[in-house]
Amino acid sequence: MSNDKYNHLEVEDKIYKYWENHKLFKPKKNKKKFSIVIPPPNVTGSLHMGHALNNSIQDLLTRYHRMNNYETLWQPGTDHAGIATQALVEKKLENEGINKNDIGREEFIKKVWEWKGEYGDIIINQLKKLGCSCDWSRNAFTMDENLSKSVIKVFVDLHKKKLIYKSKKLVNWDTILKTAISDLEVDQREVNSSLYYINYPLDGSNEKITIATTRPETMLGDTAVAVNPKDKRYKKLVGKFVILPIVNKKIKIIADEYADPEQGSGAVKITPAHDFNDYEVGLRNKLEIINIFTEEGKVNQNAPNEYVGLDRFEARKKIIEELKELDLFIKEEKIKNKVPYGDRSNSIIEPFLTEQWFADAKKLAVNAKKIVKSKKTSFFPENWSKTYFQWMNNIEPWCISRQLWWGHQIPAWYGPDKKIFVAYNEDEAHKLSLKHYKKKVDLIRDPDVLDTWFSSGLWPFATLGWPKKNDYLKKFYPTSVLVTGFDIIFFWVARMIMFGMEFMKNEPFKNIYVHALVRDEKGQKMSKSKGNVIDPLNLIEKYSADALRFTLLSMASPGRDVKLSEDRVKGYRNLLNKLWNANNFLIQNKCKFDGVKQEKIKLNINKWIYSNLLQTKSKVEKNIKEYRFDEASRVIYQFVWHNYCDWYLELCKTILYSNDKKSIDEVRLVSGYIFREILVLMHPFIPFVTEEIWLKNKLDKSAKAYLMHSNWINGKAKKDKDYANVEKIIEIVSTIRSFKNEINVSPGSFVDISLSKIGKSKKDFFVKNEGIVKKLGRINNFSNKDLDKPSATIIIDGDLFKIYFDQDVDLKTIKDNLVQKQDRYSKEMNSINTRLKNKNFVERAPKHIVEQEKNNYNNLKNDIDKISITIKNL
RNA sequence: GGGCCGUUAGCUCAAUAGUAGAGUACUGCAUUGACAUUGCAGGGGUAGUUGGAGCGUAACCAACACGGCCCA
Repeated sequence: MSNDKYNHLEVEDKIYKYWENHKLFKPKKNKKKFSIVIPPPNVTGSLHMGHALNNSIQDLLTRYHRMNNYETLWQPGTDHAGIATQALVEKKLENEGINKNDIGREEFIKKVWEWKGEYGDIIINQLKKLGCSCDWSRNAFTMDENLSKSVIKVFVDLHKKKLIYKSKKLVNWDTILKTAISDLEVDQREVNSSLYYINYPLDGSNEKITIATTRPETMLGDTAVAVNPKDKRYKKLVGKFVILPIVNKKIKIIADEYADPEQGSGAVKITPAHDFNDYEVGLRNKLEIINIFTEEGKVNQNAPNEYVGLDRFEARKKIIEELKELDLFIKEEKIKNKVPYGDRSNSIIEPFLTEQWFADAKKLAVNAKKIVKSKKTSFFPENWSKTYFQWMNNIEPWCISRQLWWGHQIPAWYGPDKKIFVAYNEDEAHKLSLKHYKKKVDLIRDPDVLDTWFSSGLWPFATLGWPKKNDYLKKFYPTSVLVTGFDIIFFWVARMIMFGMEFMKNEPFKNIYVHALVRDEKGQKMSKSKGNVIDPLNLIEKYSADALRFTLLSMASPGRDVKLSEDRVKGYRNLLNKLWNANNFLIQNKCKFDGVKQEKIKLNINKWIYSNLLQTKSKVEKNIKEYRFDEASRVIYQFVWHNYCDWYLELCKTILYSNDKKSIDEVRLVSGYIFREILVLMHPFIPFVTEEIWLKNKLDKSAKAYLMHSNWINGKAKKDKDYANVEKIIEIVSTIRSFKNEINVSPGSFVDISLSKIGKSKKDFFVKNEGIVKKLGRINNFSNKDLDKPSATIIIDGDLFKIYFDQDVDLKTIKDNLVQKQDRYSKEMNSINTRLKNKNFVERAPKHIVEQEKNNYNNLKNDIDKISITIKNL
């Protein structure tokens, strides 16, 4: 008698330390290799559900391969998250009364490193809570020295190949962060807004042309009005001029396809410096480009005096007022439109003309597309390759420079005449400049840093030591699989493939497993503003990391979002307890955990469970290889709980509590051994509890047999007669139980059964399995004669059994029951019959299907006949 | 506007085209010997709609409806 409960709070931290102390996460030499690089979490981040799912999957894969003769590396690390980290440290300093501009760049970066030293491991420690078995001795950071070297090398090399260049272009400008950002970091949000109709007076006439715009403030930078060349209304105006109101400047009316006759008035103002489409129109028509904003988004000196210094949105109000005064304002129409927001700052992005560094993504994409097309890199589920190709086919130049301090400073130096020297370091830049100028000159380094994703793009080979040639790189590149969410296919996956193909001439990973988003139980995206965020650490505290992992894995069905509910986690917490108590049971019954040879097993229940274990193992293995973690966990759950605990251990009890010494010994050997293999099988799913039991049972043999290095069981499942007999026992017992339930007989009561209607060979079965069937079926005696007691008849596997009760039973219930059953069977039989009568079916369906249907038909017919006899006899 | 995905039990989701399943919730019952974080049993389904191919469909094809996501 024990009230023993599994308490994860006492176990998980202790077990993790045990793994770390024994250095079990380091790759162990072996022929086959398996490697994963972690999608580096943002160093400022903390563990959310997406991480939990992502890393549960990676840990499952890592542990599975580590246990099965692969030299296995799970390469961990974090990225430096340029914008997020800089913003965070800036804010922290501000709270201390320090402005970053006062202390200067160098000092500021020092402060960031200090911050990183203090808080940068938070997310790493959270990953440890989850049980991640990364090789932490190799923990990497994108700002580390060796990774920085890789970044510089890649930049210099790509620049040499003209795949990186500097150019003045319209970019997405964040006016809060005061930096350019890539188009991927821009979020187009649909908002309520207004379309303003404004008249521009024609030059030298009383006529006016009406334009419509959502951003009237940009008119200060207008350099044309465009109409569609096919638009008859405006044909005669093309080539004429309008007087730009407020600015009082002459601008031309041009014809350009961009103007849509259906939209607004059909005429649009063109502001090349502040709209991507207008910029194109400007280039096509050689228009002047006038920037009217500062980098903070305030009106600059290019505008009339009274507007200078106004914020973009104040300027809008003032413009509208002034236009109204001038009687040029026509109307405001409420519309919905998409407005670009910066995903970090949440501010409205301003198209802004600046000089930036760009990577020629189009050229880099060529090989990156090929490798996926050739299936040397494959997506799971395959469908995601479509998303990948769609983006790759429409790829734009990638703006890689950021106006920040925290990050990899661009290795470019400028001479006095702005001549650019890209070099590995300052010395080399000087050498280059000496060659160019033929004398020593002062050089100024480009102050900008690179996009964080630029360094993350090198992750799969830079973390393995590239550009130095070394063992790890040779062994583990290309990596086996990348596990990631679909939301960063563009940001990260695509870029790793581009860089991998360019610098390693080889794909960075063979497979890409794309998992879903974790949502709340109503299917809503978790977000702080909605307040529906479930904190994984909370669930770990409450239910254990094992339970959380198992839940996430079991819900990771391909192509579906994970809708997480706490009840599921609770349910899988119960599984841990089940395992725990099964172990208690085994120990109380002196079961042994050593190996057993399948051939030596004599008892049918032992053969049965052994075969079931082998079947389970192959199914789980197959599902893991196909990235079907949901199926894998379902199969394991079913086996452990229902086959092993519910049936097998119950069957074992009939022997353990008997006097049959020989059988007891075998049950002790097999039950313990199977359990041991269950621990091995489940370890990648629920590492903590399995390890705890392993150690508690001293299965590590003083650390010579680590669970983490135990191979999964091998062998072929045998389904012989003994196996079938156990299945039959289960069927008989289940049928008796449900029958009692149907006719309202207490399930605890004992019955007698007459075997008088059963053939000889089948009687042998009962003789052989008498003990088990009697005990689990709650049967007093088998008899060969009819007894003088209340009775009822059941049919199992085509045989009639008469059951005798000590209490009176309700004949009517029994009869109704049988009639109902007869009805159901008849219907089924009829539907099979129509199928069998259909010539097309018999001729065209596969033979075994037809056979199967014939069999079903005969069985049903037999059962119905027997039921009829029974009803008659009642 | 282009693309992708989804619609199966109250809920969350599975299932090579061959008698629709699981977990959970619900109902009834049980319990001295691993476990109430338990056991046994039960009810619950016109598979979004319509059409088509096929011996046969929840699954294939088409259209529509509804929901979600990505890109412009």
